[in-house]
Amino acid sequence: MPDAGPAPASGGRYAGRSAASAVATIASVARVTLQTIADEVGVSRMTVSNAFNRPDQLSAAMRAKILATADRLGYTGPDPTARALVRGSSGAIGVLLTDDLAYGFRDGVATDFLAAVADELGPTGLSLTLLSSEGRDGVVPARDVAVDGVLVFSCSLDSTARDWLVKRGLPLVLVDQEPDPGFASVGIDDYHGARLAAQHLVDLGHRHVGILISGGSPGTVGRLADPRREAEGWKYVSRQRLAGFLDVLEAAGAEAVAHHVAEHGDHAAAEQAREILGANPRPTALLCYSDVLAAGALRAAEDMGLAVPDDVSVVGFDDNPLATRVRPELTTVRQDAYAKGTAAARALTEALRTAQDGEPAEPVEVVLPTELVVRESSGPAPG
Amino acid sequence: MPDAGPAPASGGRYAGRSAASAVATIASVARVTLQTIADEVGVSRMTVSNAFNRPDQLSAAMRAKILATADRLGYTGPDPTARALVRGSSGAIGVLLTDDLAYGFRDGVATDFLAAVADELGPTGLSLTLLSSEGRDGVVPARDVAVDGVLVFSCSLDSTARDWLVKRGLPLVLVDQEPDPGFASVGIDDYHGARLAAQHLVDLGHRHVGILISGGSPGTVGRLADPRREAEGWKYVSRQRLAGFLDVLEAAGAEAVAHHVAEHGDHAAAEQAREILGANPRPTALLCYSDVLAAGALRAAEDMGLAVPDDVSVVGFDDNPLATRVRPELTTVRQDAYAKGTAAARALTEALRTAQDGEPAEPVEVVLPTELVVRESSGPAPG
DNA sequence: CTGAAAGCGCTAACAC
DNA sequence: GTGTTAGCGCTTTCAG
Repeated sequence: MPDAGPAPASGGRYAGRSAASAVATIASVARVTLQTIADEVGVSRMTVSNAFNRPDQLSAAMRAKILATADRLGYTGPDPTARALVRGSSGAIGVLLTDDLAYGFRDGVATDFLAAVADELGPTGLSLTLLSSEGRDGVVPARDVAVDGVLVFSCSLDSTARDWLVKRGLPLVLVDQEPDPGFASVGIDDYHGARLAAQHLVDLGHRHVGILISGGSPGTVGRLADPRREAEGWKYVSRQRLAGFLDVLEAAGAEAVAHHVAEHGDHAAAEQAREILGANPRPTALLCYSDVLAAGALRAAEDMGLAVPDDVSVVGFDDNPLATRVRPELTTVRQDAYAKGTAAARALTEALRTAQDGEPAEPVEVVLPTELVVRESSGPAPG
Repeated sequence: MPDAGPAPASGGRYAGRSAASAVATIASVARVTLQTIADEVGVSRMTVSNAFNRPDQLSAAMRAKILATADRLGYTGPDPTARALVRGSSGAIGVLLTDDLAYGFRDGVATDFLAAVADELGPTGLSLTLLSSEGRDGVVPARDVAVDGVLVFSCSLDSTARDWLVKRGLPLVLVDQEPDPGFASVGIDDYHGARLAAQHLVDLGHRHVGILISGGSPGTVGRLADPRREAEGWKYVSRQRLAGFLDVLEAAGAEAVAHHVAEHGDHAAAEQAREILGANPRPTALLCYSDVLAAGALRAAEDMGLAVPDDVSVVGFDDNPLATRVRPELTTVRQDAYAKGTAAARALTEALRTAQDGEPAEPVEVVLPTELVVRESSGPAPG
């Protein structure tokens, strides 16, 4: 009676379903669906659906009755997955990060960026799904998770994950990636910013500069024999920044010694910094790919008994919150990660809209400015 | 010919589908599905599915041919949504945050917690979906987004969002919430930690202490006439910490003046701190619900020309990374947000497993310890 | 205002 | 090995 009794209107098909369902969910209450409510109230499944999605399509009384029944039976409303299947959209947008998901919560630049994305997305009702670029256990998030569009934020060089996203034909926004005519892209003027940093050192009289960079092939560690050549396959941002450093240094006739840091962390950076600073003659300044690496350089200098900036100048990049937490405070190149996030989120919602409307629409290409911020870690070349 | 030609095996049903599909996706290429590949290769849809999911269920040659065709036609593999529907799981777990999603990227405690969750989830291949507790535009993430389980991390008092999750019957882990026998819960020993903080001040001779707290009803601002009573409807953590403060203070015969801060931010906290410190006689110490509020208190003291800790002591809670960034560094109660995240993620994956197996399994209840960390912001009561 | 039909794209089960 | 049957839970026509 609890199930079969009050459902005279349901066809054999649905009766069959109920039975199957009851068998399928052993030991648990048979799942409540639109049909359950429909059977109970004695209307069609469609009317129940309308009660939830189109209040104006049925009488207020009918709707109230349906909603009450739904509530009594513990029905929470249309199943998100089923709805997503038929509607063709999931209500979530993805952010493709590195294989280390937690990076998005640890790095100051990433959190600023993501906070902006979250702020921008909130009002739209879209949720944010973090995708790691490398899924184990056979599942590849970029291929197997339902999202309506993705912000490709930071991914490894050989980004299989990114390739999957492209193949899936999802609306994409490339953030800090090599611009691709097919997609919207948002980034900062890395090349110019790098030039500013290098020029700053040149202006201070430095003619022998060490460069600490990461973002190259995973295998690479230590001094680069021919930085320009080796950088060819690197991450876009790394290539841009390196090029900016080198162009200015070379034009000024300064000697540049570039070391590649295996992973983007202060620990690894300190190690390379020690190598660079151990040379004779010692470079008078260190130009770093990021503030994170610069923080490592600072530690190395301290360990070696070198005063910053008196013995050696250190310049970072990003103006990570970290930059003002270390001592001395870092001279760096400022980027507005929050603005980048806002722009990226907007570009994606825009892409989502045009994808839905079928309009082709030229993808935007945003390049945010960078700016030199002189603090305490840089000074005139010694001697 | 491109579609109808090489598909003699497909029944009328599928021919019909193709046509409908072609009409549906106006101006865009008809979507490639399992059926498209099946028609092209001349096998059944099921065989194609097996090629992707069960390599051992078909000949290597057949599989290779299918995969090649799929690749040629730009098929990326089974649609995540359709697969989720039929499998009953989406591959993503949710985190319910406040209505301000970005909070998860801004607050030090939240980022530590989430980083741990991300670290723990990575290897499982599950993705992380951030759910805001308040969705506008008619969509309620907690009700409308497909997830397999949720970490209820931080939600407003009247959490409708949380109620939806419960109704949906999703596996849940309550973090920093009032433990509920039906769900696993993870939290810290807030009450004990609060006692430690209060006792520290009592031991230093303070007998007139201001309390800065948040987490009560949104309307409440300013001094609380009867803190214990008013706190009855508050957030669990706030209630616990307040109780700890009060119990110790009262037992020591100290006078306590509690002010409620409208929102959890240093700005609002500074305002209340100014009020408390403007009283005559002035409290000799401030006990704060969090380091964020304590940072506000520090600013207020500075603005009023009061020296910390000489004129007034300030004690925080959480040992937020922020605690050592302010001057003077905060005496606080340390909690291990990362450990909390790890425990929560484990509890959820465990809950997911038992939910799937149908085993009832007693939900865990984890309470992590707290510890007093004495730094520079607390000292002997003046006078 | 309500309902019947037709599928969204896929997979578990079982038959051949 | 491969195909058939029978749906997962829902919404979009389009009739009444």
